[in-house]
This record gives sequence, structure tokens and C-alpha cells, in this order.
Amino acid sequence: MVTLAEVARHAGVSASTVSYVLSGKRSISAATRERVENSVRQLGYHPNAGARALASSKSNIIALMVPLRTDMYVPVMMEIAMAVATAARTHGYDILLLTGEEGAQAVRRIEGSALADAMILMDVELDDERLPLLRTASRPAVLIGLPADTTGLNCVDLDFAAAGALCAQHLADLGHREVAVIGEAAAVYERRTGFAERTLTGLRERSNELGLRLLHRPCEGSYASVSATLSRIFDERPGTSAFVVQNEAATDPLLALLRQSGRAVPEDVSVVAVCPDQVAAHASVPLTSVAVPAQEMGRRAVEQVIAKIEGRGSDEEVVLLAPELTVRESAAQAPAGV
Amino acid sequence: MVTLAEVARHAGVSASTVSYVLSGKRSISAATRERVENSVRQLGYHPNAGARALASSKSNIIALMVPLRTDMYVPVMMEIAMAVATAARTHGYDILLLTGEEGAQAVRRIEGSALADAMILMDVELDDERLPLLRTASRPAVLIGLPADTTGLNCVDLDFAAAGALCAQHLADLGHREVAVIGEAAAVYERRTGFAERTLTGLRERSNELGLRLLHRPCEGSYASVSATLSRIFDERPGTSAFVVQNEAATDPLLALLRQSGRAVPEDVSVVAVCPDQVAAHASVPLTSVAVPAQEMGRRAVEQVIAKIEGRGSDEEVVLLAPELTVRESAAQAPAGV
DNA sequence: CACCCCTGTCGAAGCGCTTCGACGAACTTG
DNA sequence: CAAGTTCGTCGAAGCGCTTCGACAGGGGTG
Repeated sequence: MVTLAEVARHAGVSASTVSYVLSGKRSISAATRERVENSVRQLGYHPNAGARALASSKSNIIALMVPLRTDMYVPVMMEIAMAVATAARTHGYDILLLTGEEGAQAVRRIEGSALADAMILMDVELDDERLPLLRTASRPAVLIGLPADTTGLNCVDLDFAAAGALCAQHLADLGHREVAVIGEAAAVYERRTGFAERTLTGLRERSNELGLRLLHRPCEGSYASVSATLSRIFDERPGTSAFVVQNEAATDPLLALLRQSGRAVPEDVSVVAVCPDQVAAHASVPLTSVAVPAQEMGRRAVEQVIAKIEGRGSDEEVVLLAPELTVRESAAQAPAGV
Repeated sequence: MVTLAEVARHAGVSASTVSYVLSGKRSISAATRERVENSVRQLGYHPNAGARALASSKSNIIALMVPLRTDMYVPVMMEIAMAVATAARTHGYDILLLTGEEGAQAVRRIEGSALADAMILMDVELDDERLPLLRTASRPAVLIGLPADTTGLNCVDLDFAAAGALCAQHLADLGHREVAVIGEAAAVYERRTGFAERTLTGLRERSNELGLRLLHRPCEGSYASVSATLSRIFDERPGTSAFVVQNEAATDPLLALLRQSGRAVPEDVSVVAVCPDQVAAHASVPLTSVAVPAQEMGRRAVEQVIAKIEGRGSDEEVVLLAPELTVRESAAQAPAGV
């Protein structure tokens, strides 16, 4: 391994000069800089990460905590994680992948070992066990998601309440009066993952304002579950003319089952989903949907956390991305005379 | 931050003694050990990762390179990544997440900076640009996937050829004679990702042995693409009574389109897929499938790479996991008289 | 009983880097 | 033209840990 000292010798300068060339923290004459840069290139020098971290107490690593469970939202999680990794690299940071499994334990471990300069947490529950630790931690953290109490926390998330409202609004505008919500799996609500509840709140409030009748049912992504949920919904509310799908895994089964039961989408029944654009676009009927902007969420989280690392940026900052509804083919004017 | 020295003072021993208690590399009397462990606990001591890495030239980090593209196989990738992370933690390692985007560049960076003790690479192409670097690298690496030339390389993968053969066998056993293969997207073959070709080879060879007529068509995961592929297949081979699906994203559209076209699965047409068990089990018709054992692949890769880090384990070792076919409901006896 | 060996502990020397203070040399400025 | 600046570079200290060699003391051996 090539060391700083070797580069220095090769360039005929002192080690500190090389260091300053690399970091740019002191002014260096153009001639010297060039000589050093040449040596770096010729010798193929890479600074030793451990030594650098030790000397500067900065690892240039951001820890990312990804939920382990694969029962929900896998593509979104993956997309966010990859966006985070990509964005971090453009700022010179690497990503340390932590599984949600380790929980608060991992927060302590990272904090204590100075392995990472900051953390980004996904899959935040409303009353997450990791929050107290983060509030008192000496290292910055950013949540992707929104807990119940955001004091002293930095968060990035889609404004799911607004997303819900947007869905209600769109369906109301199309003349629908009875709307059913295919929710997330019951487990998601029990875990009190914020986005599910917030979407629902947004849906409910806007529905009240607009005089929509709303029926919400939790639902797994399997055919059996969607099928059962669907029967119950039509039993209770035969006049249902539109669906809002919260659980992206349920979209395909829903469309298939509606078709099987002789209901055409969007002629007889409209469907609006909250899901990544890719899922919406590739469904059997391209879905009118509110996108979950995974890429942007990841990017914003990185930018926010780096701002904090560098001493810019306030503590406590909640970024709620404005939802956008894309009209595709699954939602249309309500059938007349219902 | 609590340091080793503080723990030593608190326990009334020297720093080196604390270090040896922690690493177990020299024998320490039970009394001393206990005193030190107490101090560690009381002070909430965590070793500084950078310092440790510098002194021992070991970071306890394994770099994992995950493909960036989300066009294929996302759930499998995610599952492998998570399995790798989990398995690594049980051995005391953390995972550094690299995106495939960086390519060979990242290999050099990690190697040079000593950021990680080893690498695990996913989405290996047959003639991957990263391979030469890995062969000459001073740090161990394990591939998840199988390149064309495995000399000097450690690999873990499903035996996709055997998986293909297994599918052919199963369908032949059920009396099918004309089988169509819904392949991966054309881009996957162009990239020369090994598993796609190997599956096909396995299918072809066993089909030849058993006298099956095989027709292979690349196919994207969208409804439009599956629909087009399906028409072409039935045009060319109206007698087709069974499908092998390689592209997991195509399973749902395939089942839906077959149903729409009045073909019942498995009464009229059988379907066998190569995909994760979860996908197979949750399809609208539970799929008879050969599982892609993502969890096990991740775990094995970690075990192999750690063995190499610790000086155990040979260089050049190819682990091909034996495929297993699970009978569910999508494949049945070929219709009589075809 | 003199010897050696083992066990448990310590001190000190780095690992490769950053960063602070110092210091000539070259420039201003009154 | 003396005094004060600024600029570019260097030396040395130190980040927190691991690890090597040393060494004291207690047992076993011949």
C-alpha cells in the first residue's frame, strides 16, 4: 500500500504539504500542487480510510438503516436505498448498510464506535424506539418517514396526508361518491408506521369536505386477501365506484379480480393508487396514481444529513414533499345514475 | 467518547490488558477480565472503529456491490443484500453498500483505501470488467453469480443450469411435449448476465434428452410485452402446452393474459417459474417453481468471504446451490391428445 | 534447590493521517 | 528602508488502538 509519506518523498515535499494539497485546507503554490498530484497519480495513492478517520474524527461514512422485513414496499425501499447510496457518493460519502433488525442497538454502536458520521433511518414508526437516542446523539440523523413527535429531529417524507387528499379530490372531481380504500396489511397499522395513518387521515378529511363516503379496509398483497377484502367491500357498499389502493402489492390482484368479477376499469370502477410510478405504469391497466418519489426522498435525506455534518442546516427540519397525481387510465368519470 | 485508556484507568490495569481482554488474543486471569468487562459496561465503552482499523489493518467491513438498475430482479437483489447484511453482523462485520454504477472504479477505491476487508459482488456479467482487478487484488472477494472464467475466483450461485433442467424434467414427466420459455428482457442477455444463459442451456440440454420441443423468447415484465410474446409463441407453436418463466416480473401478466385468452392454468396450460418462493406462492395461481434461494446465497457468500479473510478457505471455489422444485398448482398433466 | 517454562501483565512503538504552530521568504506600507 | 503582512512549507504532536517484547512471579522438573 502506498502511503502519504511515500507520496511526499516522491514529490520532494513534506507529508503535511501532501495532506494540504489533498484537502485544500491551506493554500499551496500551483507548482507544488501539480508535483504532488502527479506523484499521487503515478503511485496510485489512496488515503487510508482508517487513518484518516482516526486523525480527523470523520469517517466519510453515512449509516443507512433499512428495514429487514420484505413484507412490504420492497421496491420503494430498494429505490430509496440506492438513491441514498448514489447521492452520498457524489458528495464523497459511502453508505454503511444496517438492517432494521438491530434497532436502537445499532444506533448506539455506530455512535460509540464513530464508524459513521451520521445516520439515515428508514421505516420510522410513529413512536420509534430509536428516537430518544437520536435526539441526544452527538451525530446528525435524518429520518425518512415521519414520527409522531418531530421535536429535535430532521425528517424527509412524502406528504402522505396531502397524497390521500389528492386521491379523494381526484375521485370527487370525477363524480364518485362512494370510495373504498384498500389499505396496507393490518400489521403495518399495528406497527404504527406513520405513512399509512397519514394517508388515511388525508383521505378522510378531504372526503368529509367533499361529501365522499369512505370505507377503509386493511389488506395484504395476496390474491386471497384482496379477494376477501373486495367481497366485503361490495357487500357493505354495493354502490362503491372507486378504489384508492395504498398497498402497492395489492394493485395487480385488485385489477385482476375486478376484471374477473366482470367490472371494467375504468368504465365501471375507477382505481387510484399511491405507489411508485414504475408500478403504476406497468400495471395491466396503467394506473392513475400519486407517485412515491423514492429517488428524491433518498437524495433529499442525503443532502440534509450532509448539511448537518458540515454544520450547516438546522436541527429540526421537516421536509414534506408535495405529492403529484399522474393521470393514466384507471380512473374515469363515475358511471351515471349511481 | 470513552477511550480504551479511560477504561484501563477505571479498571486499574494497562491499556494493553484491556485490549487483550477485548480481543482474547492473550490469556487474562478471570479476576482481571471481570474487572475490565465491568468497566467497559459501566462506561459504555465502544472501540473506535478508525483507530482499530488503523492499528490492526482490519476494518471489519465487507463491501457489497449491488446493481443500481431496478429493471430486474429487485426483490431477489434486496433479499440477498439483506441476507448478506444480517449474516455479516452475526460474524461481527458491517456492510458497506456500493452501487454497481461505480464499477471497477469502486473496486480500486476500496482496495486502495483499505475501507473494507473484502468484497462481495452481485450481478456479475459473464465477462465482467471487475474480474481482472479482483484476481490481482490483495483482498478477498466473492461473486454472487458465475462469470465465464472462474479461475482464481470465489463464486456462489444457484445452479441455474440444473434449475433449467429441473423445469424441463418436470414438464416432460407431466407429459408435455411443446414448451415455451418466457425469457428475461433482451437487455439482460445483451449484458451477458450469466444466469439467464445458463438456465437456458440447462433447459435446452434436458429438453433434447427428453425430446421436448423448446421455444425461447426474451420478454420484458410489462403486460404489453408479455402479451406480444404470448401471441408470437402461440402463432409459431399452437401446440404449446407449457411455459417456463424466467423473468419473475412476467409471471403475473402471464397468468392474467392466459386467463383472459380463455386458457386455464393448469388445466389447459402449465406454468413453471424460476423465482423466489414468495413470488411463486403469492401469484394468482400458486406457481410450481424452482426457488431462487436468495437468503442462502447471501449467507453462503458471507461465510465464504469471511473464511478467506481469516485465511481459511481456498482461492477459487465455486459453490453451486442445488435447485429445488416446489410443486404448487400451476403445472399439471398435459391435456390428452395434443 | 537451581533451573526453566508458563501465565498474566505492562510499556512502548507504531499504524497513516490531520492539524497546529512556527518560520523563512517575498511583499506591502508609512 | 524598517516594520509588518501574507504566503507556502515544514516539523512534530497526537488521534485510539493493537501488538511485540519484556518481565515478574509461581510451578513444575531433574
